[in-house]
Amino acid sequence: MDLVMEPGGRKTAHQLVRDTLRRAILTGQVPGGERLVQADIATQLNVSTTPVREALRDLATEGLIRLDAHRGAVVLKLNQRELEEIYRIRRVLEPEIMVRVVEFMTDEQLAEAEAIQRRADTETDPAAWVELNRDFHRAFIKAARSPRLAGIVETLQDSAAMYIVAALVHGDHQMGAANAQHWELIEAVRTRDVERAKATMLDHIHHTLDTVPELDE
Amino acid sequence: MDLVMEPGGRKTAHQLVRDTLRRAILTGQVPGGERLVQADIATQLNVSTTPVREALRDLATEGLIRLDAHRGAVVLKLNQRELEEIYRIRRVLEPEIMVRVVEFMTDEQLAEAEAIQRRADTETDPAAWVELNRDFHRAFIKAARSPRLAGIVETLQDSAAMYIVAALVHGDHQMGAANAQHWELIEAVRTRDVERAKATMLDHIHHTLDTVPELDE
DNA sequence: AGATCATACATCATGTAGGATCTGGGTCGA
DNA sequence: TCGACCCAGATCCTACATGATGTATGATCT
Repeated sequence: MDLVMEPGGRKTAHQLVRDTLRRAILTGQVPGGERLVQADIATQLNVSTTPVREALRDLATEGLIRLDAHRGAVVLKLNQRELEEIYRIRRVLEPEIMVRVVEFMTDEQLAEAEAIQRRADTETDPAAWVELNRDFHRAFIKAARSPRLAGIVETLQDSAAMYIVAALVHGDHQMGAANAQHWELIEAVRTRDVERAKATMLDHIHHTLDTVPELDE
Repeated sequence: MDLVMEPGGRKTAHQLVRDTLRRAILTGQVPGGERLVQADIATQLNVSTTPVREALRDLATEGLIRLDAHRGAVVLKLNQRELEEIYRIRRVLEPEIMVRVVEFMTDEQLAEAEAIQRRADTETDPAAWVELNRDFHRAFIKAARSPRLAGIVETLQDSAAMYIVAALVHGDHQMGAANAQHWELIEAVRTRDVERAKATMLDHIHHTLDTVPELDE
């Protein structure tokens, strides 16, 4: 989803801010509802406010924060209804993705997904696991060769990720079940079984939504 | 209309730039492939470069332009494959939307959509018609009460709009057929006929894709 | 007195101007 | 022909100025 990337691995200031903030938000380091003050972030990361503003604008379009004119940025806190909306959309899009994954995913890409999942199997830290989970799904999505669809689903996943971390910390969500479903996905793709891949993904989505607790406002 | 509005109806500079540029791109006033130079836009709209940069960043996440670090912005020119990807996604999402439209759309909202369509019926200028077309679809999408889904579909529609304008100008796409289908949509919603609404929308999407010519690179 | 409205101020987002840095292309030399 | 260097043009960033918003304080009305 990175629109901007430089060859030498050098980042511009606003990329640094954007990536740092996104990671902080997705791992739950910055909780939902928290206010993001431009000047504070700027001094903390040793940059000026302008790149911070651009980074905030990016995160706003990604749906991670809310940005009101003259009023500043707030980290979004999803409620149950919004989480359900995200999963309602994913329920429609992800099977469509799996059709193409089964068709296009190369053995190398599959091996890469397996490698990620092997690390996820032994990971116990919730924040780290969520990142591996994100990487795993991205490996699949990338294989679908549908960049716009990929961008949409990745954005939805990120928005939900904030919620998942909270659920993991509260101990209500089981990483084990998700790991098992991931392996089933891998198996379905390896055998090029479209129906099984779609069904497994649907199951995975439903399961995740079901095990996430209703967080109070 | 929107209850949320800047006090005094005033827009911030970057909103002005964003809306102006978007309109210019969607109406084909700024053709695909064109380079957007920050300083030029700034002087043209009597603002500084900073709000221009923010506006460009917005349009980049919306998928209307490409923004490379240190290299500037270019208006995207879709090829046939990308257009088909957009319609592949819309084919899946829009029926889902219609289910909710039929369920939630109020009579006032329906009347508003009709008013827009009445104006579209007599519009002959392609660029103006495309804007009315956009407004019409937005009136429906808004009624689905699913803000994220709405944002996704609106973005997809905008990306495709550039293409549609080109098609209209080339005379290959018939506005009349689209107008007729719009009225059928209105009728389907008025009678709360979910299946007909979904089918009509699917038809509408396919028809649009079919009548858009293959543009060469 | 209690509530409502107006005013003043602190805080922070927004906009401007100008300098630092990068890119792409052209020139020179081998 | 090819590579290294250099320069123009544009992006990116900083520092400062401006402007909007929310809050606290005090005035006015019921």
